[in-house]
Amino acid sequence: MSGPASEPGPEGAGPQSFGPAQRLDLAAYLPYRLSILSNTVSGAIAAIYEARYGLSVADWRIVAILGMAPDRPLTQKDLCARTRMDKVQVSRAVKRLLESGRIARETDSADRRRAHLRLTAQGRAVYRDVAPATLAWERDLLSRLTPAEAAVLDTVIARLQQVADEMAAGS
Amino acid sequence: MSGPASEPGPEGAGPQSFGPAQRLDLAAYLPYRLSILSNTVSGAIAAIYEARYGLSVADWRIVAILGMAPDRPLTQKDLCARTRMDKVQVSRAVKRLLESGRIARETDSADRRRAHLRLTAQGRAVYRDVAPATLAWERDLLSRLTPAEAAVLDTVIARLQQVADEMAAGS
DNA sequence: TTATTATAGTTTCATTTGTAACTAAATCAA
DNA sequence: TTGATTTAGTTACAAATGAAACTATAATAA
Repeated sequence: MSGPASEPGPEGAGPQSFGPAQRLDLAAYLPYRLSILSNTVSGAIAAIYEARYGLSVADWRIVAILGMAPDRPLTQKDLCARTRMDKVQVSRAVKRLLESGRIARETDSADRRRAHLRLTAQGRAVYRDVAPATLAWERDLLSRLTPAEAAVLDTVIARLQQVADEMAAGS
Repeated sequence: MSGPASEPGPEGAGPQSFGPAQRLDLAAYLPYRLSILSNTVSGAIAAIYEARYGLSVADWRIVAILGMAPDRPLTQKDLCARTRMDKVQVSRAVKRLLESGRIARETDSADRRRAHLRLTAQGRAVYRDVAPATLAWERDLLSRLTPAEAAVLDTVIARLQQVADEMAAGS
């Protein structure tokens, strides 16, 4: 085994050195960096709605989706699709939001398994406060990038997601 | 809905090209997209070491860090700093890895609160199998981007992380 | 009709996780 | 020295989570 790797330690036939192709530097590794970045950003945003209204990430996603189109009630299944959360997460977030009076539920008369959810006046007030704050945070973040950086960010994230989805699907 | 932002702002679509600034569209919202992307990528990678060795994300991070510099044993505190996990997460991962024989622990003779951790032969075997597989996945992902996309990715992630850290610190 | 299967959403239970309290060892202040 | 404080790491307990089982309703097939 040859390569630029440094000498083994002092312990005789000590621990292996790994060739360049196998060298994993976590700090430079894309999945790890994405995870740290996502956690940093999500944490900063979450601080806004957690501190002000005691909402979890899941709760806020539901409010955000319902707030986007306030005149069109959605079922929990709709919310699953739009938030990429599973039905149990959605069920629990909906329960919390019903209990705290931020959303209202009305059973579908044509199919009584389903129910339509919408923001209450209270829920809309939360949305009107939090949505601009989170958008302002995002704008602030993006404004600190150079124009060139900001310009490619959208494209690169979209491409990475597309490619990662393909690879996850086994392509 | 593929139409561009309705409010391009005074500078046109340049620095503000990342989605509409006035209304919250979760699907265009950077923190949400980062979260989905990170989960997709991490999930694909995790499938490799979970399926082969039953390792959790935390477990693998420990193995990856120890495998990077196999000749230099690290304390749990070192691992906290390098993995950005807290001491409880590290303690639990270390416990699992000790039980499964992937790492060994030796108390520091000069400071008996501390202990030095290193991969065992078994742990190194895991590292030598998984590290190349995860790097291959990363290379595969990056190879599907255009050269221009791949070129800016590193810079943009680093900048975003830097800026998000500044903002989280209250700057 | 009645039996079968599918769908929307909930509940249960075991596991995981986060926070805080804790132990043990080292350091500091007097 | 001795008592207080800090540090490395663990443990205990409550809350969050995920997977599977479950309820209720609707759709389909015989």
